[in-house]
Amino acid sequence: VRVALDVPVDSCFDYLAEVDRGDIGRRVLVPFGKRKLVGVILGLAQESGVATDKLKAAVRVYRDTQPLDDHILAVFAFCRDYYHHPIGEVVVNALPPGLRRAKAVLGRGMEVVRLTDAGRALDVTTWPARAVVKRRLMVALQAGGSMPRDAIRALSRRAPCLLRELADAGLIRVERMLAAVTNDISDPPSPPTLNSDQQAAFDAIASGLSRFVVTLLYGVTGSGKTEVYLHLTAETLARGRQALILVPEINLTPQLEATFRARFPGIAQISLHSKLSEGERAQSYLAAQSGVARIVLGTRLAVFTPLPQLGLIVVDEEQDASFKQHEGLRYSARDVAIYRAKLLAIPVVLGSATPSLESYHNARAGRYQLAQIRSRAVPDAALPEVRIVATTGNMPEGVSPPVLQALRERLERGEQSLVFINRRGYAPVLLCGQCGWISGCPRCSARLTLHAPRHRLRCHYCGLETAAPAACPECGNADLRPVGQGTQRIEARLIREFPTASILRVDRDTASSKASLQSFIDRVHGNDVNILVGTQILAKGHDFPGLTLVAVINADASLYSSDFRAEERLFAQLMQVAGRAGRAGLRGEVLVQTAFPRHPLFAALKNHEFAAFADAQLQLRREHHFPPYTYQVLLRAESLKQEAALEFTQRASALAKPLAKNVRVFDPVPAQPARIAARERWQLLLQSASRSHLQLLLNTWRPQLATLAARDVRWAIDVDPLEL
DNA sequence: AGCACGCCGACT
DNA sequence: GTCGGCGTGCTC
Repeated sequence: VRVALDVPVDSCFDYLAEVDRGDIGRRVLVPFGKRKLVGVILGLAQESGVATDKLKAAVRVYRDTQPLDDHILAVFAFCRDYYHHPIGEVVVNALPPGLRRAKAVLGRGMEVVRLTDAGRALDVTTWPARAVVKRRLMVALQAGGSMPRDAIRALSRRAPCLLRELADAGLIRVERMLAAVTNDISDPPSPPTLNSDQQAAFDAIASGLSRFVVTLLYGVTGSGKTEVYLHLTAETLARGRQALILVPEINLTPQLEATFRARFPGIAQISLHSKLSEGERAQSYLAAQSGVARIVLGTRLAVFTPLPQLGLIVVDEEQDASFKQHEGLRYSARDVAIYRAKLLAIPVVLGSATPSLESYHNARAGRYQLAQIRSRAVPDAALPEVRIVATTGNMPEGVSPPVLQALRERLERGEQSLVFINRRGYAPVLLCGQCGWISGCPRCSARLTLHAPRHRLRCHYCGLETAAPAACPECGNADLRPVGQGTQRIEARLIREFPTASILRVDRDTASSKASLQSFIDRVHGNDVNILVGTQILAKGHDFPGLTLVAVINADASLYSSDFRAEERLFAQLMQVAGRAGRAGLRGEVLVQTAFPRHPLFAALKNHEFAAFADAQLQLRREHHFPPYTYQVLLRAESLKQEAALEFTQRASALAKPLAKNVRVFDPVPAQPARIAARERWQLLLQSASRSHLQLLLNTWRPQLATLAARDVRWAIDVDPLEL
């Protein structure tokens, strides 16, 4: 067997095992040096390039779960070739952690047991520790599928794959058991009718359910894209297919989960994201792989879920950077989703109010189908009015008089406000007004952020935390000034201004867990809160019906950034946060404080003109040969040694230059920030108008880099990098 | 990656 | 004569 193992080596490893073709895609336990590793069988062979006496025998082949199918294996091969990443790391990291270890963790106390019935043997995953469940299972098998109702319900919720395994073996009839569960649930609600734009979008996508079509579903926040997803999912389910819905963040799954569960009661639905317990994640994964789960919601990692009857993929908020992984296999879940859809000849829907310029460009060029929802779904919910507020000297703690005035009006009317500032902490830096000392991180080339509660300095890159000094460490001056604004400072300012108002701060420091964010959101819905102060954690997905004002404190940081995507991101973020204002009959207002009120980005924002903004940006991108008009690959290198990372990128550049056909090889530059946790970071950009030429170069270049053998340098290739 | 080996200097 | 620092090379 040719086995993919989680080691940074490009090839597979050969082992002896008694297998047949049906075992391709199965997990195996193999001896590897001194260790035993779980790998995946990618192929069978009669002979090996490795000497026969060096071949070892596999310890065991896991036949308790279904093998990975050809389709998902092809997706892995794509990731290996396109992202130039070792196959073993691709394959094994696509497995849920519970299935990566020798002793599979399938749930609390779960393990594989062998059941026998009339001469047939079947390995199933169950709770052997729970004698009751096991006994009920045996009873069920003997009685031809009749089980106590509560046991069925417990099984269908906690181990749907077990039901399917039993059914596949012909030991029970799963339909009957599921029916017993679904009978308890009221009839599905009749879905709301789509408005004409939604209907047109639905028709355009639903007419090609057995073709590969990428549809860019473009509609402002609140225009009802989710309703289109729901209708498409219903259509997909009706055809006996599974639907995969990808969202950018874990925070967004509970809300979407509830929406889908309410619309499709009795339909097995699972969620996949990194915050699930190991057992839950393995269970959900297996439920999807076995075909029991019909709807799969998840973050980027869910794009690798094996789905035997996949019929639809939705990528919601497709422009969101969270779809790109920034370590290990640096994949874009959106792009992998598109590749999967292409392989399967199924539709993929990219939803966004502010599409990425890549997707927008593809839609304009006719490569993607464009479906647009022009109006908000609720008829009288007009788009919010956007006002640009020029910042002046008269702004204590960075909040301008017009913003205070607008907040006061909302308080008087009993409406809610959101003050958006994308910086946590009290102030981004502490400064000595006498000698110019600033609070810098000793391990990073970054500033330490002041956090108010215990007067601490924290590095947001390496996590270092120290007590803030009482006086300047350089000159002894006791008058240290916090410079700039963070959520804590704005919160403090607003408490002073509006002492009787209920003010709630929501950022990563206050809403660290999923549960606490949800409790905050519940409080907002309960109208318990007058003013929300928060970072982008609040900008996404959540509907706050009583919210009529959004104030953006500082939008300038990324306006004149060196990153060519900074403006695109800022615009998307402002549109997104603006979309929180005004729903259901209450016109919303958005105030944006800026030192550059004449910047064209704000004119586009004011008029809600994504297309105008995008067209102007695309024009600039074309002139400067930036994506989407070119493709990029970034070589990143870091080392504890000052010179080593630079030298590696220099030698890599020298190797690339003779290989470069239609590819531009830039000079190495320091990454931003240049040092994190004492590691010096350098990077080298390759760029080409031709994706295939770039790939061609990588095919020969990357193996050369591997032999450049700089032991003290950690390096990685990032194909289609999002941040430079 | 993770592990062993081997080379070297520093100590009982 | 042994312990342990890390540079090098292999894992089927």
